[in-house]
Amino acid sequence: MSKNKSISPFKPAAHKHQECLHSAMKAAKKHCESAGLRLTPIRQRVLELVWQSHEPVKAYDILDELKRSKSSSAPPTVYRALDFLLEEGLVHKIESLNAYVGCGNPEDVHKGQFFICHDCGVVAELDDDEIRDLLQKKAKRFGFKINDEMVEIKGYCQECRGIKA
Amino acid sequence: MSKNKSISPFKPAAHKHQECLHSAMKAAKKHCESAGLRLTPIRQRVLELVWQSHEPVKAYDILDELKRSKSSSAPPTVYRALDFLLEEGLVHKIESLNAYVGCGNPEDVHKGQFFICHDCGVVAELDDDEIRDLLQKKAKRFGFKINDEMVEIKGYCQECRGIKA
DNA sequence: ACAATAATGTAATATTATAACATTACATAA
DNA sequence: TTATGTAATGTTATAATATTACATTATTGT
Repeated sequence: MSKNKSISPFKPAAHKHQECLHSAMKAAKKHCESAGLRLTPIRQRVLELVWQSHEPVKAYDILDELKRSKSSSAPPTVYRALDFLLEEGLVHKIESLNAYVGCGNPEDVHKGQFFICHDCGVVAELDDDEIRDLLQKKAKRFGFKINDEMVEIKGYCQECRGIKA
Repeated sequence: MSKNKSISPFKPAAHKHQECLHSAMKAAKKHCESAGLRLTPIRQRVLELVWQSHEPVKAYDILDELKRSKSSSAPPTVYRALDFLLEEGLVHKIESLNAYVGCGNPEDVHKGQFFICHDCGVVAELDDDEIRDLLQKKAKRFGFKINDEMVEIKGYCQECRGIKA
């Protein structure tokens, strides 16, 4: 089945972010439970912090937050939690920003394609097989076997451009 | 005119790398000359170092080299030169590796698509409008105006997979 | 020769990430 | 139910990447 999902697209004013957060946490719990993995308090908290918005969050910003309730927190605290969440496909890393976003589609582990607004910082994630297939096709021409992909597109979202349609 | 260039693809044993280096330096000189820009000794040296291979080179490795002949070299020495070279499209940054590769097609400034071998580290650069157009098409659907793109694909090259055809 | 601008020197520091080893919590099998 | 192994966390230190700020020098155009 070919995928063409638009995950966490730009949804401004309108959207009640609490719902995103809530459903993300729920999905994460479900995922970990069925995979026999432990969504420990630290991991859960980090995931919540990543989900505070649709903007990529920096590791040390997460750390600062963690420290507020637990002063023993240190870089490894955050990076370990992020590693776990990345591994399980619950968050993605935006390489070009050294920052992390929640994954809106943690059902199947994948690498999405990201569209990031320069102005508001919001990230839209696609999970699009047409893009993947094209990259596959290109790679195949010179015998390259794809294993991991990073597609990060920067620009300006509809809202920030002030365009209606 | 639509572009579909395969730049610095995987060319192992066979290829005489001195030619890549030489032609890259020549192209760079030409570019700077016709643009009225100064390819200073530092910039030239950094570009040479980036072009030592087809693998991405790290800023601090460049710095170590620079220091061998000029102990006054410091991080800004390297980053300034890299900024200049990036700006002029003479090198690209591989964001997911924090490393830099020479651009094989500095005639027109562009952002390529990179295929990076996990084993040998070699990078192949494409400059492919079909990929760009598809990303444009996807972006357009939600009113996103693309300004900058990063496509970095990791995997295994033909040579490293030991496949003939 | 002069001023304006570009490039480089220099020191300090910010940001991002990992290494290494100790300790604690959890699961489970004897 | 305690022994034991594994997973998770604590803790300290440091590595790796990148930028700021300001001083100095080189180059260009007048």
